[in-house]
Amino acid sequence: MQFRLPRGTQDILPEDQPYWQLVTSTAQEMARRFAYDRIDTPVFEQAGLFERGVGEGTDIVEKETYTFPDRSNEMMTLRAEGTAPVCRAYLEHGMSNMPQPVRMHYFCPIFRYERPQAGRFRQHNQFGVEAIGDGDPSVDAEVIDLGWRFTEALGLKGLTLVINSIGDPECRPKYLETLKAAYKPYLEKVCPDCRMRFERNPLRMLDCKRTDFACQEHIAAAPQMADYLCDGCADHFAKLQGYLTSLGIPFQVNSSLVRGLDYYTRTVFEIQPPEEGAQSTVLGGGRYDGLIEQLGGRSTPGVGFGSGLERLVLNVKRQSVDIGENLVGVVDAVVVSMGDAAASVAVKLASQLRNSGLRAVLAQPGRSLRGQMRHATALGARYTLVIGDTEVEAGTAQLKDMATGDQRQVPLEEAASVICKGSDGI
RNA sequence: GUGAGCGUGGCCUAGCGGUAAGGCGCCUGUCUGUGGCACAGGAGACCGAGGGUUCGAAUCCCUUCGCUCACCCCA
Repeated sequence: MQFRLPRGTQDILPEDQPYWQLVTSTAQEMARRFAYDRIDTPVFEQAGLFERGVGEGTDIVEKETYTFPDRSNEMMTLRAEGTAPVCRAYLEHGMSNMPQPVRMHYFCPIFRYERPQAGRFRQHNQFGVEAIGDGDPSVDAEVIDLGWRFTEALGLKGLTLVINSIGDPECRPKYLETLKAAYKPYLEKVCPDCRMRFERNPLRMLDCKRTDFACQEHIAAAPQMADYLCDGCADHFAKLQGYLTSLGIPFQVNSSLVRGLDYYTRTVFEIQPPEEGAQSTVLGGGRYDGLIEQLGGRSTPGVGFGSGLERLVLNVKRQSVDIGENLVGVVDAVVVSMGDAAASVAVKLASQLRNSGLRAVLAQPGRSLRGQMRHATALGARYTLVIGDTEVEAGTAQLKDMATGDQRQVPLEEAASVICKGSDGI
């Protein structure tokens, strides 16, 4: 084979489309109920947007972006993340003049140059929402509520909502200092990765899973962010938990929940499915009160999440969720013909059926009758319409119900309506 | 970027040193105007690629590419 799809990309084949349809239509319905209107942003942006927005020190920007100079040597980056572009659009279109917060949702492909593995791709699709312009914890709760109802509505069982507060620019630096101070004497005992994290991203040390070094005991003994939150952050987090409780959404507070993007402040959260597997997070997000300002706007709070559609599809399949009527490949009628005269009548009949809204296929006129009938069976046709010389003369077709084998002659112009009645099943 | 496993027709699988086998699927026929079953036949593979060992390699060795899984990190 000469051409293959690029590493980390995938074809979504017709047979998978019903699952995608379930996921996207459910997402759309949730966005509608919560009044999050749709926004689409370009597939690529000026490279600086992601550098400034996501953070230059993050893995995403440092080694995962698809960045290239265009023909006039401007650096462009394929969308590496959904939030920064939406914030850019918020600023660019003066949305601060709209009633706040501005609620938006999006469906878009995301590109990251990573080594692919189960549930991880170089191009994947996200459904995401953003509520920009309101810092109240009730908005955090609303966004989480939307995400929770969405995954729930997909029929997924055993989901876990994990939340945490990572503070703000006021209290986080102080906490990081104490955390590092606590680790400093023991750097030799901790794994090499944690030694790196100590410099690059200390919060990550709390998330280390290695047991072959002393990491775990230091995690247990480490100071907790919760104890260092400033009054504002502590109050925000407490209120959020109160709202979630009254919403009846079960959650776990996990102080080691850290996210890889620099812009998060205060609330961060993830929804995880029951299957273990390495890439388990199906939806993740948080608050980003500093992002808009970072992008050159006035200080504006925001919250949102992104959810990975292929991971959701994976879980829907794994849990054998009923995809209902979204079946592919059901054909209402196949038109079968014998002889040249019948062929042109058949071509016209198939067209008429389609114009009546039926899903109709014309069997290749050259094939044997037997072959055409087999083809109809293979396509799962509910009816066949057979036209031979006799039918051409009479202006009729033999209508056969493929399930029962019953067959009768119908005038050509009545064929569509007879099938429609039958297909309604009423 | 690091590590491990695997690469045989569209899909799945056998063969593991003597020049490719089976199943599914597709097409045709048995049934010159009727499918789902059965039977018969057909199309479709330079055995991922390159090099080496050998009289001879899909089978052994090396290299490379690709796929998969895991780490890092993320949806």
